[in-house]
Amino acid sequence: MAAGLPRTSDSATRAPRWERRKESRPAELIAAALDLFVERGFAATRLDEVAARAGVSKGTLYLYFDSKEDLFKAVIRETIVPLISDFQRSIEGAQDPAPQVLAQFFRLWWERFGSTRLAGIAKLIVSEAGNFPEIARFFQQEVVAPNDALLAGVIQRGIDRGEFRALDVRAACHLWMAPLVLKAIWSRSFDTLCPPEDRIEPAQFIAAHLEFVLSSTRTAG
Amino acid sequence: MAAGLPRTSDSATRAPRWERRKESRPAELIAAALDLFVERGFAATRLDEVAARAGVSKGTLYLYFDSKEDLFKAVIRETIVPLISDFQRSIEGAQDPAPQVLAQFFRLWWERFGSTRLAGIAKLIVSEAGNFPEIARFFQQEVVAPNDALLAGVIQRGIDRGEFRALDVRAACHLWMAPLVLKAIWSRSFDTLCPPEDRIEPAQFIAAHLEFVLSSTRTAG
Amino acid sequence: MAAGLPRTSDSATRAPRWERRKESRPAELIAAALDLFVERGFAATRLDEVAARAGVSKGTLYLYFDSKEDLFKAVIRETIVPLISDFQRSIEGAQDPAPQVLAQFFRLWWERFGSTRLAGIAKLIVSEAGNFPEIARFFQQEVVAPNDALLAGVIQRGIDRGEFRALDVRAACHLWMAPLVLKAIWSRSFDTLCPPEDRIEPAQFIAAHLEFVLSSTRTAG
Amino acid sequence: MAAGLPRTSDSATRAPRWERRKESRPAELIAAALDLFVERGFAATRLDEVAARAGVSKGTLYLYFDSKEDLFKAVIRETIVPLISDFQRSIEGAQDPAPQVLAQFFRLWWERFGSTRLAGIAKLIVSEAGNFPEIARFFQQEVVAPNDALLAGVIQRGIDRGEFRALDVRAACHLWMAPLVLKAIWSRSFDTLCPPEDRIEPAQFIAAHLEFVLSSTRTAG
DNA sequence: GATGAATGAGTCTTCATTCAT
DNA sequence: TATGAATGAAGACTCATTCAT
Repeated sequence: MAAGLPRTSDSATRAPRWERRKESRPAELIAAALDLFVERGFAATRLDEVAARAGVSKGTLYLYFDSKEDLFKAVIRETIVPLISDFQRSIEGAQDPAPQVLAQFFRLWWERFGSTRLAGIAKLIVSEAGNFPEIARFFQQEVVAPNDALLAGVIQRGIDRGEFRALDVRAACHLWMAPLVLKAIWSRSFDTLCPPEDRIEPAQFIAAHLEFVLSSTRTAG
Repeated sequence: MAAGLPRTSDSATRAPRWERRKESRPAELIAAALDLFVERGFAATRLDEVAARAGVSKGTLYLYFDSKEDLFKAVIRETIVPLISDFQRSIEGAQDPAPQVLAQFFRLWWERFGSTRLAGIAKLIVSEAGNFPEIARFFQQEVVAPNDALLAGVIQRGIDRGEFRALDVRAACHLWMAPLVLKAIWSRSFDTLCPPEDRIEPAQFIAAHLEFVLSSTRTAG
Repeated sequence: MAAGLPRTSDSATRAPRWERRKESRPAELIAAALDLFVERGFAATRLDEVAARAGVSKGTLYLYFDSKEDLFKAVIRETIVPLISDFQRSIEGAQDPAPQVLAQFFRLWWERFGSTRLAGIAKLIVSEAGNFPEIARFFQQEVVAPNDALLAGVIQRGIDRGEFRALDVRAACHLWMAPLVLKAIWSRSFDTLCPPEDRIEPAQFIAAHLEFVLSSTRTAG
Repeated sequence: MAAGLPRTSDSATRAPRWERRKESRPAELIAAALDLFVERGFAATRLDEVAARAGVSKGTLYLYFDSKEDLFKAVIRETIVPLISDFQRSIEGAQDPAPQVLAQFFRLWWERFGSTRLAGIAKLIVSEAGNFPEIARFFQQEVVAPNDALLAGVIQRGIDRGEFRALDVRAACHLWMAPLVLKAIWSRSFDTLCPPEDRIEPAQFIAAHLEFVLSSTRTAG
């Protein structure tokens, strides 16, 4: 029986490094764990609570995950990858003018990532990167790099078509993502604390961001 | 009766088991704690280690701080506040044209904050905001708000003098800080992991940022 | 894969590392704690020892009790209440002449309370009343008051029936209980220390007490 | 200097077992310690507080006492003995009829012992006897036995003079002391908790006690 | 003598992990 | 498989005691 269920441990004998789980019981555990890890961080999350939230007993966790660390890694892998690829599909096809694609990209990014639990995961990874370098590397490779590549593609096309002035694509990727990423992370820490009049609505924030970006990329003349 | 017993001859050479250092202890403890908190996060930092790094015993910590939380708060308070005010003094006076002040601001911000251990604290606060709302509020009020006000002042002067086009000051503050803040936080999590060719040097990054910002603020004509 | 490995041959003879005993554990823990609390007092009792004496690990204690204080309170509650009510049942029904009932009361009191570990608890409560006012109040209400009421009933009946002279019932309760209570408490502190020729056997002591009491209550004529 | 000040440690080399201290600084420490030990018990009393209440620093305690235990023993010895002997002098001389001497004895006992801090010490000793058998033995020899002897003398004289009927002197000692001793101890644990209407004033209590005692000792005819 | 900073062994308590059921 | 009782290592915190000043 157990043979049919791949464990998520990173033992050296297993071939696929990041593997999708087939059964659904683990998925419930992962969903519960995600909520709690995001809310409290790795250390402050108790496995008791994860189990309780998933409606199983504590021991059951260990039928699916070798350790708390293993669960943590599974949470990241299982939740990030499908959402990222879904997100990527939404963007890839577009053939509109680059400014419009960019607008679309920013809006979608926020909708599908920045405003979702995915952003919570991103924050979690940033926080725990020091203690889980493996996870950080995974995130860098599977999420950050593809996302950057996607945006780089859009920008490059804009330049090629003469819709954007010539600019440093790599720098632009970082600079243009930063406001979105930071807002996604930051708002999870501070939104409840800072006075409402200082908060900027995401839609308005994105619009302002787009406007800045576009006004900085206008071709001369 | 001690008089009758010759003292061990190495009385001059043997170091005392410990010294009184009432004045400097707290600072040493805070420095040690800062390192460890930043490196590992709040929960993963053990007080034994803090004490060991500061060269004292565990009990000594409790002469100066009531609890681990108290130490954490002290670390935040003691390290952030003075550097922030120092940073503010460096900026406030400038009467140069806004673009130059902005350049100066970005450079100084990075030098005095983004590239220092202070950025580690910022990351720490973002991570632990959920568990320490009080700390988050303190940071918001004492660091984020003043910093925003400083930048807002610079931008507003630029607009008033016609050096910048009319723009949403509040949005600009967030948008223009984001790349710096995110780089400060992000690089602490990912720099060691990501391939060198993908890394952008801070100086170059800031220059690119400045260039984008300035090209987006040019007054018409 | 376990199937391929022969089990260690002593599987039948080897005792399991531990057993599940959800039902009986609390009682065992309370019994162990009672012994130690009575023997050493609250502060000097270590939870390790309680656990060891109950044959469990330290952590198991916390499955059943929230804290050392909670365990202490449980010990008091669980041991006192049932025995008190047992004791009450033994007395209440008697319809013999008051002097006989009184003799019976004194004898039973000593047998069921004064000579048992319950007396140790009483001593413990007296000792710790300052630190656990809640416990003291509980003891006063659940033990002392009912006991006084019981004795008061006996005395009153004696008076009503003309077997005792008119006397201050409330004072009599305290005065007549005192020798029993004090002997119960005192002997736990001093019996091992004082020279045997100064000790009075409980039976003899109670007899003497009864004789004094009865000779002080004889109706005139 | 130190040579002139006998330490209170029970080292084997010192001749006098219980020795009166001459200087007054220790007396202040002992007074402070007495208050706290009586109020909270041995374990719950912190030397910090003792020192603070005596207006000295914690280290100073160790100039006069070898350890917390040593301080505890000193408190008992130093406070009990003088008060007891003072108390004894008050009683010894009386040549009045035994019933009157008895009344006097009860009254004085309450006034000089039961209602004073001495009773707190007695309660403390009862509580800590298990952990300090040496103290318990001291108390038994220096306080309990002399007190019993005193009372026994009174009773014996009463019998010899025909004022009391023949009775078991040793039993009477215990039985007649018990109400007083128990009230002294008990009221320190429960007085603040029990409803005022259930409390009996000491004077009234002693009067009732005396009345009971005397009515039980009347010679026939 | 006096101080109080520093020590470190000792305890309670937590919680990831194991294992009898 | 699933459970949850039991474990025990780990860590925060206390406080009697020591010792540099």
